[in-house]
Amino acid sequence: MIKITFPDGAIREYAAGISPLDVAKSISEGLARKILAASVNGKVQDATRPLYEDANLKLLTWTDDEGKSTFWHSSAHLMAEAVESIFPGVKFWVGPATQNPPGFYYDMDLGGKQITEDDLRKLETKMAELAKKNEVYVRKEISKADALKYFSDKGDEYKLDLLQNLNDGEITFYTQGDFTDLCRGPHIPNTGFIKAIKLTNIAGAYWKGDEKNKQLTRLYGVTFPSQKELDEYLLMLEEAKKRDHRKLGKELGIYTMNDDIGAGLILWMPNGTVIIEELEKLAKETELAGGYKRVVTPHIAKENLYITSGHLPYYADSMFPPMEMDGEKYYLKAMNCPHHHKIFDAEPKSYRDMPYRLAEYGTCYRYEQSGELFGLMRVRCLHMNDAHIYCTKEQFAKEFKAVNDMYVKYFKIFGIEKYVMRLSLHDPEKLGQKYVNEPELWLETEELVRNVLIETGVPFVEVKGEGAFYGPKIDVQIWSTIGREFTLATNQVDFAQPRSFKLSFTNKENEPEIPLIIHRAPLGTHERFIGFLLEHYAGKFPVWLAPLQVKILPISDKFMDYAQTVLQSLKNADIRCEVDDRSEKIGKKIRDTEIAKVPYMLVIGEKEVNEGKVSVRRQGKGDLGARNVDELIGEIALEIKERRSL
RNA sequence: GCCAGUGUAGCUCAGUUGGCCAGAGCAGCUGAUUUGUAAUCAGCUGGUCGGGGGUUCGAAUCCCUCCACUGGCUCCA
Repeated sequence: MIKITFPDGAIREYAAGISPLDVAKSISEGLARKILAASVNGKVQDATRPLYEDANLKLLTWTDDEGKSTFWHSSAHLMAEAVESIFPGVKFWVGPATQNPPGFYYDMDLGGKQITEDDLRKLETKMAELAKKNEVYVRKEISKADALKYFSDKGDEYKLDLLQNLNDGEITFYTQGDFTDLCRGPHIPNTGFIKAIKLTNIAGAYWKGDEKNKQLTRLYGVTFPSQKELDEYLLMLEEAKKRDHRKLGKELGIYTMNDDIGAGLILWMPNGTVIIEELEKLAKETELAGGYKRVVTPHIAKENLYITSGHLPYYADSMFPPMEMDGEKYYLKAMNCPHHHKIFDAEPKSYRDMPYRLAEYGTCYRYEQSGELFGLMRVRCLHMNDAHIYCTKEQFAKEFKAVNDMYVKYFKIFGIEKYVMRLSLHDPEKLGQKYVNEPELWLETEELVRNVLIETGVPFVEVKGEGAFYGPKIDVQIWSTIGREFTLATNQVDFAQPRSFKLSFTNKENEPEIPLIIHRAPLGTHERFIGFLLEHYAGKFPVWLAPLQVKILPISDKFMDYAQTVLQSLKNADIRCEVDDRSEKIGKKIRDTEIAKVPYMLVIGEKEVNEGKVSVRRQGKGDLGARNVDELIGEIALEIKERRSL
């Protein structure tokens, strides 16, 4: 007999050799029908695999993340079985479950055959057919020699490659129906659990993620234990599309793009420009209070600048090609830092000048690959909320902390809650190649940065090998509404450029000393930040950011004079407002204004004129009743001044 | 850049076994209407069917090519 401990602490005894699935059956048949896998002493395995020793057992169902990923991974095998039946001779690479987007994919070599959308529909049908057969996923332990033989006979170089890193005792095959795959598992008990199938996408994917390698075909899909859940998922996708910044940006007249201008180059329309100006106002106020000085620098510079900065040798591909003039090469700037360094260096600095903080809404141009461009999130001309802080080693921690606090302050204003701070560190093996060869400085500053994060008290993850070439950094990661991850803001340490630009200040001992630099962009770029805000607010901007803050809706043009008086009072209070002077019915005016997501609507009819009031309607909230005009203006003005979120 | 898909009016879309001057709704304009909390009515304007080339008696529709966009891959200082 063995003792099984359940998550709630209950202990039951079973005969050795019982499977988690049988354990579930002993509790209830209903539960057993839902079991996808089992967590045994914290390790996920097949629910059908027998237990021979005492164990902590958690039965995994669809409501568990591990249950879902087992389900999806098994679905990948089911898809592979269907693919093999329709495309004999196909070779498979790997087929994992994915979190984002939910589902799975399988990478495969179709031997030059092309696969079409129609094929996806055929594969779905085939998968559904196979699923109905309740094919059991059979696990088999196999020796390396046998496994090697199996795949050499098959001529499958991909699985042979995977086997290279595996040894006897850790190799298992899984077979369901006619499909056998090298796989560590675990899998769901049988294919019958998979009730709803949607193959979503065909894509190319480089083998092992290296663009020098052959490109494999990747099929994406998602499956569910019921049709209802698939329908809900598809509905959710539809809803997400409605708050896609590309759709909202067009509908609300925020930005546009044009073939004659160029890919990835944003034309900010009047509504978008209002938002930009409000963001800049916020940044300028905040930076002034933080002791920053503002500067303005040109969009281009000569080649030598970027050789000094170290950017050109490594990143020439992502810069626009140079313009030649009088035998000199000029580049569009891809970053502002070198320009700021030259300002720092323009006058001798002493320790009394430090920290020296330069801020600019700098315009940068980056030649992003055409396939990478994405609405406002990934563009070729961007405006960074950039600043560089030149400081002494002693001042560094305090300055870095102040920057971090600024991030947190901003995120509070915008109500940004779903983000992750990512501490990006160097990879010691790549010192001197990808990273400046200063092992001690790396460790020292990484430690300082880590401490600042701990002190700020925000959640963060550490990633080795993601640092900038000149120092560690903190990135703020956010997700677009369709689930793509982006760096919204960044805060970087730089101990390379001060040296390459020979920057120095005179310290108290009258010796020249090299400063440290902090690069920071808490609001990222106009482009990405506004793209993010559009999705974050679903286009319903808080009043302080709304391009049009108040729309006055007279019920008929008899009340137009009064409407103009109210308009003038609002304008006097610096509130962005307009009168709807069309000869439309009030219902139509309200509808149009609601769709335009204008926060305040002031309805004016005979009653309001007589009482010297306006009827207030808040976007999305409906009629709020009549109000005294001056009082209301005072409230709106305060709401704007405080940059209130709701 | 690579794999796959898409491109018809300002917007959303219809129009493919190749065949009358390419359609609708919304938006816009004009007129009527003077309206009480999410669409008043009528008329009109608007398209080199992404660009270029080809096949054909004939192309939005078939083929080639370029461009842009979309979903991935790679990349993201």
